[in-house]
Amino acid sequence: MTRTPKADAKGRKLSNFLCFAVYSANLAFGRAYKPILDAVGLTYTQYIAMIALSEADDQTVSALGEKLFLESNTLTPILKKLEQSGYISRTRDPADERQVRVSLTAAGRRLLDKEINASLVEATGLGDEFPIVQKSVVRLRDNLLHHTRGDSKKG
Amino acid sequence: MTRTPKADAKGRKLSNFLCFAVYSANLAFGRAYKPILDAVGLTYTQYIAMIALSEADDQTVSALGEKLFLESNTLTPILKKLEQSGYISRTRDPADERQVRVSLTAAGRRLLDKEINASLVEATGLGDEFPIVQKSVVRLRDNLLHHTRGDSKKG
DNA sequence: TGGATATAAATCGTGTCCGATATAATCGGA
DNA sequence: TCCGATTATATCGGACACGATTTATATCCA
Repeated sequence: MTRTPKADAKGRKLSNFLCFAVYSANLAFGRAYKPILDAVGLTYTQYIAMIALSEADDQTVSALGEKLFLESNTLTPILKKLEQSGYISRTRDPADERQVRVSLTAAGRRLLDKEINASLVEATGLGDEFPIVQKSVVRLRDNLLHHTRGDSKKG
Repeated sequence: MTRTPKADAKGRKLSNFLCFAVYSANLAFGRAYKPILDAVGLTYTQYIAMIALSEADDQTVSALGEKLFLESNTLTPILKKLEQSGYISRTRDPADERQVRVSLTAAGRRLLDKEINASLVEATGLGDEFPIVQKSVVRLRDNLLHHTRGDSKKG
């Protein structure tokens, strides 16, 4: 009758939580990429930041942050490291000295050209499902962000 | 002819990367849970650890780590904090002093009974798709882990 | 013009992740 | 029994993630 205090796991088992599924899938991605990225001296986050940088030159830290869902507090140290490694350049915008413009260097672009990513697509084991899962996860993320922010941001 | 050095983004746009979708969905989950968890004084990881603990009493750190895909280096500080907060108990196993047995306290169990989780399911905006996405992401994770570890662990 | 306000990065402290290592307890074999 | 492996946690250092604050620049407007 009254629920037993312990074993009322019901829909609450760890394996049933979508949040946990995403949490652990993210850990799994990091570990799958690690041996590949170690070889070129990048961390997982640094790699993702470089992909975002490959989309356009002279992006501001904020613009990059919008793509990555990160802010300057997280991005600044990452970008400084990528600069030290010689993969990106950081310069204050002469027209507005508050902003920092970030671009890939030739070395950075060469590194991305290695098609690091391709080797991991098959490791997902998703096959034809791949694009569907991807769309679902993106939608999931956007719904969560929308729910969290109360759509305070533009559009 | 030869690919243009820059704008050959092709399938390489950030939004096309499944790894980025999962990475950012995980961030989004953390942010969506934050206001709820702040109210009870838990971090996202601590909450997930407590869910795992709710499945059984007297689990070892290793057993918990297998469920969470984490090891003692990450778990120990988290469990110590949960102990300080009064939500779990940690005791050395008298039969094998190497092991630490971890359990929820009454306070910890009460906290989980609040059905914190339910309020976020709708925020995913996935509807009927929810269980399908979940299964896909779990499969994705397991495939990645399997690929990474080279199935060194017991079957 | 000049001071209040706004904006862009950077800094700081706390809490994960994770590889490498340390500590401690147990087990195995001669 | 005793010493070398093995196992279970714990510790340490580096790198994120993020709220809160700071610094520097730009803008607004009386």
